Amino acid sequence: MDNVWSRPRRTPRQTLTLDRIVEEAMALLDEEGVGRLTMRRLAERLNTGSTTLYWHVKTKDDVLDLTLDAIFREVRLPAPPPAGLARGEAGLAGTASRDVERARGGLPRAGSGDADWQARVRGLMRGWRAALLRHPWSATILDRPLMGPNALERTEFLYETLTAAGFTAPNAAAYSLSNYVMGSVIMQVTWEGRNGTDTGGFLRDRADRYPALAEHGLDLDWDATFDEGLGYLLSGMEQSRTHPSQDARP
Amino acid sequence: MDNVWSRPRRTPRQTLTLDRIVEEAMALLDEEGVGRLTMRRLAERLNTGSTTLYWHVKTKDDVLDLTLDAIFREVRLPAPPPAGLARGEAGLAGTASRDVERARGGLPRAGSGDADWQARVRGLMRGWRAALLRHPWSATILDRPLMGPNALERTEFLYETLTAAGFTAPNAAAYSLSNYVMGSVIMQVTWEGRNGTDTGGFLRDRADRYPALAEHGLDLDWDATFDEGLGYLLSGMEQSRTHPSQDARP
DNA sequence: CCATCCACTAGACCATCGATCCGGTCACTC
DNA sequence: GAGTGACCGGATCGATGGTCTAGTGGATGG
Repeated sequence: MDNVWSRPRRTPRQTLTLDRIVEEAMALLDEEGVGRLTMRRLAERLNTGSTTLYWHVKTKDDVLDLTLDAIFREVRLPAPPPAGLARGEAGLAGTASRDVERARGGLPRAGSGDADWQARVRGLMRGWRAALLRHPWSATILDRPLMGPNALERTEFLYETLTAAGFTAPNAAAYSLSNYVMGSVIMQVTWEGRNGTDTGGFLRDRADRYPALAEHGLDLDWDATFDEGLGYLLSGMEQSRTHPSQDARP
Repeated sequence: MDNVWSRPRRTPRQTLTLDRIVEEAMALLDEEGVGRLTMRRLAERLNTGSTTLYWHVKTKDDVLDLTLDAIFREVRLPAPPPAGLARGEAGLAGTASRDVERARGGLPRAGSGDADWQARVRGLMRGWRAALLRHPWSATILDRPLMGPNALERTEFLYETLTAAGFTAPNAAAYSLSNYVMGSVIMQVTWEGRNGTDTGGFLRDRADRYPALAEHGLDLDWDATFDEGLGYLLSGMEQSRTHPSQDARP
């Protein structure tokens, strides 16, 4: 009995796209973590076979790279001329989904090394951190080159911002900031440990061995501590910006 | 013909120990990278079966945790009273393999907030970084809690050093420094990319899209840049140490 | 001197994973 | 309406982490 009714309904061409794959991978990662992302499971969620994924993607690492870069897409770039920035959470995901394409090229006047550069950079870094923390699995994946268009665009913007702030060689500044944010996210995700390990209790149990660690390293306010450390970096950078001669390197 | 000569030589009880496993895992990782560490290969190198490893170790992650912590063992702690420190490469692996056990407890006088605290901390952080870079595979693994005895001991020592330097709440300082070092190692290993990807050329090819990045982000001296960024952190910390009221947090 | 016990070892085996082979099927073009 | 290229999936491969079962040797204690 082979007729239209018995035959399985011909599913309309799904037109699976890279975007849909990345979107679903992001959802899967958010819900179940990086350990449970397999090509089969991802394909299943997309109502397709695992083989199909490999037509759009070469390896599983591709999926991870794409999805990691997609996180950075969530980081909204502030308005084109950084001079006209709203203070505070400038870098966080806002409602305006303006075309970011126009952000670059519009370098602010280089002479305007106003003191507000710190607020701008702070906003940027908070945005990076917030986006990554929104997807804690990213911490496990941060060990691969951030060369996706979204990540690069953000990095480029950071360089521009620093250059505009008066850093003639923004290398070390950008490097420090990026490293600090990445490290912070990894550290926090690691120690908050969704994996059930009670790191706090672990340290408390060994308070006799590591007294200083147990006294100060517990119950820390991640957000405040991040901001405080970022403040160290920024004020150190400000010092080198205004007194660029001090190159203490014993 | 079953005699002593034909029978396979009875191998003298290997007495496989955790130390030997970690040692061999470290060698395997150094030679072939984290991707090629499998329990089977590790067992093979130890002239044993993979099952045997599981008697000493519960999971493969245990091996990674142990080996990662073993890296920190390479970081020599400076002499017990930090006051009597040789300047410079204090934290790097030296020849003296003194008993580190005695390092703790001997807190330097808290009033001696001498300016040399920066050199001390700098040496410590350089030591951390150098040890991790000596084993680049660590970058891929740095996303797990550093709760091994060696890592904890170093962290404890960092806390002590900071406390001795006059930081009443060394939280943020230790947090910032650790994150910075971890992030630096990950970033460097990622972009130096043993995996054959020419990140430099990649950026150069896209210089029109990311001009600032291509102009400043290429050919950077990793060591110098690390030191420069570390300098930012330290001078920022110094400022907060001497003027603890400035808590800029918009 | 010998039975016992436990630290320790190995082979076979299992489920699962990333990835590929091969054989299709749809939509569109010429 | 034949052909083409984008797209799809079942079966399968080799490898991996981990377990089950079945031991084996050396030290211990009587």
